[in-house]
Amino acid sequence: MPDLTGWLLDLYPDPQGGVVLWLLGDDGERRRLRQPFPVTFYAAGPSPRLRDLWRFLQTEPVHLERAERRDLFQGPIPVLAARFDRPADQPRVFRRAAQAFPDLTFYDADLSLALRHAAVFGTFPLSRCQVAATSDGIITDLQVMDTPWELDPARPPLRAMTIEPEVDPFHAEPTYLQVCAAGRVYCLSLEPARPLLINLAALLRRHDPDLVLTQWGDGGTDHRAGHSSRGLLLRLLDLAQEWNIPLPLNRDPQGQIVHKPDRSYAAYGQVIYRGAQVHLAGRWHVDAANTVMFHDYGLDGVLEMARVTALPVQTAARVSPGTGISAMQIVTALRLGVLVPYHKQQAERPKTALELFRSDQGGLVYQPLIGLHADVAELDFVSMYPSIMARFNISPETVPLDFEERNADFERGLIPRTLQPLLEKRLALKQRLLTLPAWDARRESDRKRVSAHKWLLVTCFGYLGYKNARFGRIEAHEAVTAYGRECLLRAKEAIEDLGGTVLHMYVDGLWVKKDGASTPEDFRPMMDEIAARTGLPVGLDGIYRWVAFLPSRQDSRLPVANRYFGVFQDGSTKMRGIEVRRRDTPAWIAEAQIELLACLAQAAQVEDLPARLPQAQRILRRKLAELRAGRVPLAKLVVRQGLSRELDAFVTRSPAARAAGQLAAVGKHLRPGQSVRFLYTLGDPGVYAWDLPEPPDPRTLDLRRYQVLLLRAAETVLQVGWDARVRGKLLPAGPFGVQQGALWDGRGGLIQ
DNA sequence: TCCTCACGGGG
DNA sequence: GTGTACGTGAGGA
Repeated sequence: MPDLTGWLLDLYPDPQGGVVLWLLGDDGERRRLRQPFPVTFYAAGPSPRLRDLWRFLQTEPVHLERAERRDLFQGPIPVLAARFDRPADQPRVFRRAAQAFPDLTFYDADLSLALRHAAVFGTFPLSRCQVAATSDGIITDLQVMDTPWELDPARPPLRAMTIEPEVDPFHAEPTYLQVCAAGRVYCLSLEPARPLLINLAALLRRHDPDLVLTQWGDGGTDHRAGHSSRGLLLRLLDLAQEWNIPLPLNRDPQGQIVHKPDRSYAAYGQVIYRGAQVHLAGRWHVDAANTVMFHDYGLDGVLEMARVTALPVQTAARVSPGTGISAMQIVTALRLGVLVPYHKQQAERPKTALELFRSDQGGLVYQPLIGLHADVAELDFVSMYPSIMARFNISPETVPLDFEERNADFERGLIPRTLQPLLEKRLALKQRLLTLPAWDARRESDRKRVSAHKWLLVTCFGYLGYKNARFGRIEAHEAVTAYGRECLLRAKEAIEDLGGTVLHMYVDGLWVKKDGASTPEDFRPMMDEIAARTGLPVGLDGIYRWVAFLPSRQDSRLPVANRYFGVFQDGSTKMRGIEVRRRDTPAWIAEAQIELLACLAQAAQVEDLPARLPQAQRILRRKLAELRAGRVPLAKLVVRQGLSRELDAFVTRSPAARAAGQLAAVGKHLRPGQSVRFLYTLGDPGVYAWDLPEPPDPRTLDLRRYQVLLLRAAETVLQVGWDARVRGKLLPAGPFGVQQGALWDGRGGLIQ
C-alpha cells in the first residue's frame, strides 16, 4: 500500500494485539488500520516483593524486566517493568497484580491507550497523519504532521448523522425518530419495529457517518424502574437483536459497543449526575443531552477539547475539564519519562481542624465600598491562577520556593509545561477574535474553543489542591493562592501609587477609580505598572459608566463581595451575584430584572438615574398585572433546582425535595445531581412538580409567592435610585438608604 | 433564631 | 474515570 495521508478519527485496543486506528484518508476513504503498540506498567518496592511479583506474572502474556525509571518526587528508582504486546490484556493483568500486591507502588498502570499513543507518536483526534502500511493494513510507519496548537487546523470532511426522538423520553414516550444526514431529514416511526430497523440500518449503510449526534442516545435513568436504563441506542440494539436485523451502529464490525452505567458524584462542591454512556467503535457517538457543557462549547469545543487533551472524541465529549487537564498532565509526564502514579480510588477522609485552618487561605477578597460609583475601571488578571503556575513555575515537585526565588532558573515543572502551550493558544485565539470581522465564520468556532480552553485552565488549579489527584499537592495549591494574594496586593499598591482608588478586589479582579480618568488610555499606565510589578498580564474588562456594589441583605450596613451590577461605556450591562445569575431563578423573574436594569442603563450618567425610576415603576406594575391576569406562561415561572442527595436523606423538606417526592410517587425517581423543576402552588405541599403526568392547574399558582420573588429581584436593582426615606432621591455613593422590603408592603403590594 | 440547602465564579 | 472553599441568602422548623 502506498503512503496514506489523512486525519486520525479513532484509536482503541485491538483484541488481536496492538491498536486499531481509523484514518479518514485525503481520498475520502475510511480505513481501519492496525499497528503494533506494546504498553508497559511498572511496579516499585522492596526487591524481594518485586521478585514475588515477577513469579506471579510469569504465566501471563507479558515480558518482564528490571529497569530504572524516574519518579516525579524521588528521582530515578528501580522498578519491575511489565510489557504487553497486546494492550487489551494489560488492565486485567494489572488488576490481578494490584490485588495480590497491595503493598507495591504501581505506575503507568491505568492509562488510556490514546494517551500512551499520544506520548509516543504525538497523535490526537483529527491529527494529520502520514502512514505507511502493508497491504493488509498493518502500519509500519506513522508520522504526525501537525500539533494540537494550530489555530486553523485543516478541516476534515466529516460526515455527521443526527438521530433524535421528538420528545425527551423523561417527559413522554416518543413516537418517532428524526434522522438527518447529508442535508436530508427522515422521520422514522418507532412502531412497528421492523421497518424502523430496516430503514435505520439502510441509512447508516448509505451515509456511513463519522459522527452520530443524538439527543438522549446515551440514556440516563429509567424513571419507572428507578435504576439506570437503556438509552436510545441500546434500545435500538435490543430491538435489532429481538428482530434479528443487524443494525450497523458500529463502523468496526469487530468492535465492541461500550456501555458505561450512570452515576452521581461530588465535584466543585456540588453533586453532579452523569447519565449512562454508549461509545461506538470506528465512529463517534455524541449525545448532546449527556455532554458536559455542550451548550457552552458545542461540537467545536468538544473537538478542541479532544485535540488538546488527546482523549478520544467520545471521551472528551463526556468527561469534565478536570479529566481533560489530567490527561494533558499524563501525556506531559510520559513524554518527560516521568512515571505516572496509579490512581487509587481513596475515600475522602474528613479534614482535621489543622487542615481546615491551613486551607482557609484562598483568594484575596477586599470588601467593596457599598454604593453607586461612576467611571470605574474593572481590571482583571488574565487567567490568573494558571498564569501564576506557568510564570512562577509552580508544580507539585517544585514547591516551596518564595516569590523572588521564582524568577531564578529552575527546571520547568510538570504543570507549567502542560499549561504553557494552552495559555498561549488561548491568548492567540482571543486576540484573533478581536480582529475577526463579524461575518467571519471562524468567530463562533473560536469563541467555543476559547471557552473549552478556559475550563481546562480553571480546573487545573482546583485539581492541584485535591489530595487524591495524581499530580496534586496541597502546598502547590497554597503557593498559587499565596501568589495570587501577593499579586493583587502589589496591584493595589501600584494603583494607589499612581493616584487611583481601589473600590473592590475579588481574587483576580480590581475595581478602580481615579479622578479625571474615564478612558482606556487613562488607565493604561496603571495596567502597565501592575504588569511590571507582578509579572502577570492584566486586561481591562471595561469602564463602567456607573456600577453599584450592593449591601448585604442580612445587614444593610455590611458590604458583600461580588454582588454588583453596572453599565459599561458601550451600554452593555454586567451583573454578578444577583438573582438573574442564579440557575434557580424562574425565567420570568430573571427577565424582569434584566428589563429593569436595561431601563436603568439608559441613564448615560449617574445623575440621570432618578429620572429612570418612573419608567422602572411602570415596568414593575406591568409585570405584576401580567402575573395577576394569568398572562405569564407557566413555563416561565418554573423553578429549577439541583438535588444534592437521595430523597430520604433530606433533613428538611425543602420545596425542591417535596417536588422530587411528588415525582417519586409516580415512579419518576431523581438521582443526586439531577435537577427538579416545580411551580409554587397554594396550600400543601406548596409546590407542583413540572414533570408530573398531569399538567399543573394555573388556578393553584401561589401568586403572592411570585410577587414576593419579583419585588425582591426588583429591589436588588432599583435600590440604586431609591431611598425609603427620601423617595426618588439618588444616593450617589456611600451606603444605600434602602431597607429590605422598602419597595413593597410585605403582602405583595407595591408601595406607591 | 438556628439549621439546612443551593448557588456562585471563571467567558 | 472524579477532584476547591467559602460566603450569601432563602426557606423550614
